[in-house]
Order: sequence, then C-alpha cells, then structure tokens
Amino acid sequence: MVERIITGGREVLLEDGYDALSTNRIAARAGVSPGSLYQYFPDKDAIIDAVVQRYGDDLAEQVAAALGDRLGDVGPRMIRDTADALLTALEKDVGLLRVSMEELPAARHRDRRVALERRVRELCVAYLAGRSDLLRSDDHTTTAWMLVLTAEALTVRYVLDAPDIPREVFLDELTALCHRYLAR
Amino acid sequence: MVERIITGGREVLLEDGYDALSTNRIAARAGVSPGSLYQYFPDKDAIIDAVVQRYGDDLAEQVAAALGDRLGDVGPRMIRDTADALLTALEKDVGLLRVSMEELPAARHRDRRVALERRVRELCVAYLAGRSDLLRSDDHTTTAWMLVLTAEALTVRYVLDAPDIPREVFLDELTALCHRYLAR
Amino acid sequence: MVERIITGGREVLLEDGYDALSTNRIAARAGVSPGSLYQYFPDKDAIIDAVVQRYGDDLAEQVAAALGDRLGDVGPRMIRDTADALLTALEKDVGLLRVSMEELPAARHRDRRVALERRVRELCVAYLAGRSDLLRSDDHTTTAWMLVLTAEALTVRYVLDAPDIPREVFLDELTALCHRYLAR
Amino acid sequence: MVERIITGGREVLLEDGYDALSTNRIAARAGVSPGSLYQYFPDKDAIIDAVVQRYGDDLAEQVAAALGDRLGDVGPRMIRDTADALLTALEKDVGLLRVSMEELPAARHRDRRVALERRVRELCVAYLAGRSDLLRSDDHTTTAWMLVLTAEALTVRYVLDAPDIPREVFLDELTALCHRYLAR
DNA sequence: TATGAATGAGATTTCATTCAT
DNA sequence: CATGAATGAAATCTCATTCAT
Repeated sequence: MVERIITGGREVLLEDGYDALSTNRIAARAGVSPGSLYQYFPDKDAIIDAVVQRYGDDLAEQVAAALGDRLGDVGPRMIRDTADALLTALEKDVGLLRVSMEELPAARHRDRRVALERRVRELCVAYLAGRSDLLRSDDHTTTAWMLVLTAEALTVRYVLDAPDIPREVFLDELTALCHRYLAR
Repeated sequence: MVERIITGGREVLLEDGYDALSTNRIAARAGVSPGSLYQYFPDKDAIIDAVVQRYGDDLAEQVAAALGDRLGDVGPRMIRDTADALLTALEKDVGLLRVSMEELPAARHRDRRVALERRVRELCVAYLAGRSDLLRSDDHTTTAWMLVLTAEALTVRYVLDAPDIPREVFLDELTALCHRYLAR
Repeated sequence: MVERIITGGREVLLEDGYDALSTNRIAARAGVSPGSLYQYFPDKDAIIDAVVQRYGDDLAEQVAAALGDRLGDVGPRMIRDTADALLTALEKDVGLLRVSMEELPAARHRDRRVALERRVRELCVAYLAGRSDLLRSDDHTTTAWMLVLTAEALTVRYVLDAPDIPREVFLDELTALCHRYLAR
Repeated sequence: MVERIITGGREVLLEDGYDALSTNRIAARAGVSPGSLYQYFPDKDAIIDAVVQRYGDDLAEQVAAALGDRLGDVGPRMIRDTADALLTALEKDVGLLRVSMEELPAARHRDRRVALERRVRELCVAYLAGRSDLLRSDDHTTTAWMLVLTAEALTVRYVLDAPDIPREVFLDELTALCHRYLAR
C-alpha cells in the first residue's frame, strides 16, 4: 500500500508536474482513497518526501555499489569510473531527476543531499588519506568538499542541460579536472 | 510603487518564506492594497519574477563589473580575483540567495540563469582563446562549460552551506582547481 | 445533497435576488460548505442553471400533462383549457417566475425556452393539421408560431404584471384572440 | 461628455456584452477617465440605464412618428401600418435590441417598458373608443392591454428569433390576429 | 472640472485533511 | 483498515468607487 502510494506519487510528479500535484490526484493515480493516504503518511509533504527519498536511496545504492567494485583502484582510472557510475545512475531516470532539481524546492531534499554528501566526503577523505604522499594538499577535508561538490554539480548539469559535449569527452574532462586538482 | 511592491515581495520572501508568500501578504507588507498589485503586475508570479529578476540583475552587474576590471590580467591572479568578486557578490544577500536556491523551484530562474551562464561562458571562451598556447585543451567551449559551472556551483554552495573552510583557503582551492584544469 | 444545493440556490434567488446571489450564500443557505458545491457542480453557473432547469422542467411537465388530457377536445373549449393550465402552472411559483423573467438575463434560459417552444409548436401544428378545413390559413407552421408565442407572452405578463383584469376575463379574451385568429 | 459616455456604454454593450461590461471599459471606450463617469452618473447602473433609456426613447419616437402619420386611418390598414412601423423601428438596431432583451436583466428596463406600454395603451383605448360600434367587446382597457402586449411580444420575437416567415406574411398574420380579435 | 492611481471588499474556486460509516 | 463525502480556510484576482491633485 505504501508502495502504491509512493509509486502513484512518482507518476503524478512525472506526468503532471509538481504544481499540479495534489493529494487527490495521488490517490486517484494510486487507485486509493484520499483518506487512505493519511493512514500511512502524516501529510502531503511526507508523501513527496518518500518519493524523493526513494529516488535518492536508489541513486545512493547504485553509486555505492559501483564504488565498492572499484575501491582498490587508484589514480585517474578510479576517478573516471566513479564519475561514470554517478553519471550512469543519474541517466537512469532523467525525468525524476529533472523534477527533483527543477520543480521541487531544493529545501525538500536538502537534508538528504547534505547527508549523502557527508557520507561520500568521508569515504573520499579516507581514500585521500591513503594516498597522502601523492597529493598537493594535506587538508583532505577541504579537498574532499571541493571534489565531491564539483563532481556532483557537473554531472547533474551534464544530464539535465545536455550540453553539446560527448559523454566520453565529459568524463575525460571531469577526470582531468579532479585528478589535476589532487595531484601534487 | 512598483518599487514598493518588489521590496515588499522580497521582504515577505525573506521573512515568511516562499510557501507562506501570498498576494495579500505582499500587499500588506508593501503597505498597499491587494488590488494595486494588479495595476503593475499581471499576476502573482510576475511579482515573484520581478523580485528574482531584480536580484539576478544585481548579481550579474557586480560580476560583470569585476570581470571587466580584471579582463587584462592573466594566470591564477585573474582566476582568484574573479572568484573573489563572485563570492563577494553572493555574500551580499545570503538570505535572498538561500530563498532563491532552496525555496523557489529552480524553474523560476532557470532561463535567467542559463542566459547568464551563456554570457559568462562566452567571455570565458574569448579569454581562453587569447591564451591558447598555455592551455591543456583546444576545446575551449567544453573547457569554459566545465569551468563556469564549477565556479558557480562551488561558490554558491560555499556561501549557503558555510563549510568549515576559511574564506581565503576556499578561494585558494578554487583557484588551484581552475588553474590546474586549464594549464598545459 | 444536490437537492439541498438546488433548494438553497432557489431560496437565495427568491430571497436575496440574482445580484446578491453568491456561492458562499448558496452554501450557507443550504447548510453546506462552499467546497461541497464543487463536488456536484462544476461552477456557479451550473448551480443556477440547475435551479432554473428544475423550474422549467416542472413547468413543462404540468403544461404537457394538461395538454395530453385535452388533446382530443376541439374548439374554444380546448384553447381555454390549455390556457388555463398554462396560467395555473405559472401561478404556482410567481416568485421564481419573476426572478427568472426579470432578474436573470434571458440568455440563461433561452435554450431551454426555445426547445420547449418548439416542442409545443410541433404539438400545435399536429393539432391544427387535424382540423385543417376549419382554419383560415394553410400555413400551420406560421400559425403555430404566432399562437404559441402569443399565449406564452400574454400569460406570463398577466401573472407578472397583474393587470386589473379578472382571471376569467383574461382567459376568455385569450381564448377569443386565439380562436378568432384560427377560425376560417 | 454625457454623450460620449452613453455612446461608449452602448459600444461596450454591443461589442463586449453585458457580462464583460465594466466602468473601466466604458471609460476607456469613451476616451474618458473612470473618475469622470461619476461626475455625470451616480453609479454604474445609471450609465447602463441611460444607454437603455436612450434606446427606448429612440424607439418610442419612431413609433410615435409613424403613428402620428396614420392616425386617421382605420381598420386593418391602420393596424398593419402600425405594426410595420414598430417592426421597422426594432429592425434598426437588432444588436442593441438583443443585448437589451437577452443579456440585460429585464428588471433594468421594466419601469420604462411599463410606462411606454401604458402610454401606447391609452392611445389604443382612445382609438378603440372612437370605433366602439365596430368592436366585439366594450372593455377597451382589457382589449388594449391584450393587443399592445401581443404586438410587442410578437414583433420583438420576430426580429430576435428570425423565424422562417417572410416579413410580409408576418405582418399579414399579425394584422389578422389583431383585426379579428377586435372586430365584432 | 477632469484625472487616474489607489482602494478594498468580496467573489469564485481549490485542496489538504477529517471522520462517520 | 479503507473509504470518500464533506469540510472550510485561504488564495488569487476583479472592479465599482473615491479623492488628492
């Protein structure tokens, strides 16, 4: 049931947009009575949050999995693979990505985004700490902050704005950007 | 009067937030009758747009001015100064920046943002073209795309998320990131 | 519920008049929330239409019934009985008749009125066709058009303007008017 | 000035309809400031009344003039000429007639209509009194009431509904209807 | 006198939420 | 649990009217 509601919410979000979204519409789309929504969610926002959360979790899982596979790698290769994994994950559901980033107020996923960024940053710091001697800077925390946000922002924009840059070129450039920033 | 309305709109946006914003509240805040809003703006959205537009124009002007001053400079110095100018501009009204980026749906300023980015990108391409021999890549368009978005995203996030990084360090890091990405 | 709304609408129309009629007032009068109106009617006009339609249907039914009863009759008697039935029907709810005819823009019931007139005219033509040899004119369509409108207009005005003419006299005169117009 | 306002009101009524009519629109159409309206008319209704009054006066004048010409005539000829004059007058501005009869609430011209009808009825009574010996009924007041309303209603409807009846035939029929009703 | 910017009451409509069944 | 009719607060926008200039 929770499942149907979240699915309904995502469909409404995708097909009608955030402005046209209403609890009645979600209920109709989910084939459920409006009243039933409130047995599983305290209010409308909680439903949207669940949809967005679900999407965020999917993303995180995909990236984490890809990261796990390449954890031992080093240098540009590792960077590129990670970026590729992130890009691939974002490309899976451009519609929902667009709605999330352009129609929803950012505040709606701010907390989740910040939490995810922190987690990734910590992994990044650990990674950097293991290669300290090869790095330009000792301040791994700052380095990781810069790196994570850069990769995130550029990848999201690449998917949403579809600039006239081939995918491979974009990944090469992003890799260069990151690698050169890191290297001594 | 238009002035009062826009000011009122900005104040409501800052003090009550986007969700609580209503035409009646804007009118009250502006010390104006609700009906008067509609002598100068066709609808509620037009008022918000005017507020955001106003802010965006201010920002653009400041950045453009700073860019103009330093257009002849070269190397890391130029990058750092530009970044500093951008950062300074964003720091001037953090409240409105936050509302714009986190409460308003991005779609509300997408067009304006895209236009500004293009403008800056073109300046950037021109700048790069003049220093082609010092650069790693010949594809200035791609390079500029990466650079502009990176600088924008990082600076905005630095202001909004206030990470535990001193201002000077941030500027140094951003400069390093950009400079190393560019240099041969 | 639809019933309550229509009743409420009619009461507001009768007691406050068309100009003062508002959805809120209808809702209050019907002892219903404003929002509930919109579960059963798409907009305000639909409610008014329903009220008027209801009244028109009642009227039509009464007249049709009376007509059916006297369809076999002939001559002045039939005319007079029909007129009497029409008059009786209109006298049943003078208040609503007055509001309909004098406060509502005629366009609001034009279609219904035209449809009813056509129906009655067709019955009239059939009636005339069966007595062709007694009639002054062969153009039954034109004759019926004249007759139906005359009877309608005079009866309505008699009820609304309440001229200083006894009911029986009025019916006699209307009968004379019609009969003499028809007869060879 | 009063002239311009009334003209403007009539134009708005004709071109935009009663529902879209607003004081601002009248003012714009008349090339006058909204405020100026209130120097010559106490409120919006007074303006509309003036427009309708003007139209009614024009009508009355035309009919009166035609009547004056044929005052001496008798019998069917006189009836037919009068009807023709009325029809001709109504045909002169079908647009305004339609707006008056179908968009405006009838109450807006009720008083004027009633007054005009009384005047005409009195003339009619006088006419009838002079020919008492030829008439079926002695109750001239009642006869006149019937006659005037019948002629008015049928003529108006003929113009507005444009039934499939040639003008001459309509006049013949109306004449027959009236004449036969009157004659002994 | 003419103006027209300003007014503000009030109208229609939506929709998140509740609660009796 | 599920329902869905009912709610009612609140939002946007209009427009007849006023009044300082």
